[in-house]
Amino acid sequence: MSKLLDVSNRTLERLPLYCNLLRGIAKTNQRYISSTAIAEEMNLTPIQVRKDISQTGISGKPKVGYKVETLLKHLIRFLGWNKVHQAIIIGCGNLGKSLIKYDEFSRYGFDIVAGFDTNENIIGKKINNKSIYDVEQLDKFLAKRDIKIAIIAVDESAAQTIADRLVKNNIKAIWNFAPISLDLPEEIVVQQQDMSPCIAFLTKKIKNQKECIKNNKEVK
Amino acid sequence: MSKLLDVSNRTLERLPLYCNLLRGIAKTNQRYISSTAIAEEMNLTPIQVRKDISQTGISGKPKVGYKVETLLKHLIRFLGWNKVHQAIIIGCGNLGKSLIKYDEFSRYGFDIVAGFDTNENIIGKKINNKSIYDVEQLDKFLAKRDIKIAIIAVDESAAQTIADRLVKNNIKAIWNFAPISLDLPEEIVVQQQDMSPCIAFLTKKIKNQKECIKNNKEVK
DNA sequence: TAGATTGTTAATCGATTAACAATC
DNA sequence: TAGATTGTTAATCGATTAACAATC
Repeated sequence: MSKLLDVSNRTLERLPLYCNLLRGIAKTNQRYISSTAIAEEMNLTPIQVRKDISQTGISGKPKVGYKVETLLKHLIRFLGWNKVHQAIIIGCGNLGKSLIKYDEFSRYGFDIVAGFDTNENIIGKKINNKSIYDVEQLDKFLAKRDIKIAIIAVDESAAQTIADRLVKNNIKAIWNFAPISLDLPEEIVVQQQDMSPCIAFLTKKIKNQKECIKNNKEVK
Repeated sequence: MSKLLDVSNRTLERLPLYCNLLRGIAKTNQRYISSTAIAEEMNLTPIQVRKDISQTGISGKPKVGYKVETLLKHLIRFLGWNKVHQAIIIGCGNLGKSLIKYDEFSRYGFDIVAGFDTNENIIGKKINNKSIYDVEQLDKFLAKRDIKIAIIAVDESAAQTIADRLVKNNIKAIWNFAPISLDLPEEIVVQQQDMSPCIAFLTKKIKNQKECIKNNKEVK
């Protein structure tokens, strides 16, 4: 029986970023990398890198570091990216369409197999070779397959209703792009994809810089 | 001289989410809201909500709560969203195009004024009424205007080069959609927009659930 | 062997939560 | 006035960093 390794949330956030870096390193012919080198590339401390990696249950070699290919494969397996996770997407407007078109999801063991919408102009069409169905067919579609992940890319006014319906149809994880906090049973995994915190960082920091300059001038 | 209020990073992340909620509440005719009500909607504790809000320098009324409209306006001003921040975007492919088309940025005091690309098929065209220029014209364009924010939506192989060039041209904040960690002077504000941590959460939690079920069966 | 790097245990730091006084 | 809610100070929790022993 394999032991269930688990890591802290902050570590889990960083693991994919290590993967990104390692993928790049693997392309050069460098075979080993030290925690110091990883840390430098990613603006972290070497200790944090070692701790993160050791939490996933793999060891490096003192003096040598980590074998790039082994570490990358290990992290990918740890994250579950070695298996394909089929997902559906609800809402195929501007945002939804661009997600359906995004081909790099395969890197993350992620595959959007179908889209759903209410807009008759796109129902029945294909985007990036994925069929777009009427939302009415959602329940029927899910009943036939073992799909655990859904992406919500509908308007915020429709998001909660759709989410409830997804859960009723056995969806276990939701990636929500609508700027609204969903109210769902605790066992459902929800990831909120909201751009506003990012924008807040940018605008607030810019504002601080400006005020800093202004205040200095006034002090003089 | 106005005092420069600053908040912790985690608080800064949550402030936009309060705005999202308050915008919705403001549309109903509810005039006051308590920290308890906000907390419930957002799955936070009331204490955290009060602490976050008080850090921004506004007070509620005991027994009554916060005046919805006042609080919303205050947070918007605090984040700098009452002023328009002009931004440019480099890379107008699948992702870049969808950002240029995204009209809700105005909520966040954010305005993409122009796009840049190397693809001759789109240079000179307009997307959502914004002109797309040749990257060659980037330096000239920025020299003429007071633009502080840039969005990088180019391939990861080109991201660092573009970032260096933006900084040389007086850009102070970068929103990076390329899955690579940029190496830039410390005073430049960088926000990494990476979907992989979100996907990692979903895939890892799903994997844990599956292994949990499997282990239980084996134990029996 | 000497030097470099890993991995773990303990100390520190920052953020969240609890307790409670202040106030309408 | 009594009750409800805010806002602050202190305690707790979780994550990061430091110190150092283990190892190739």
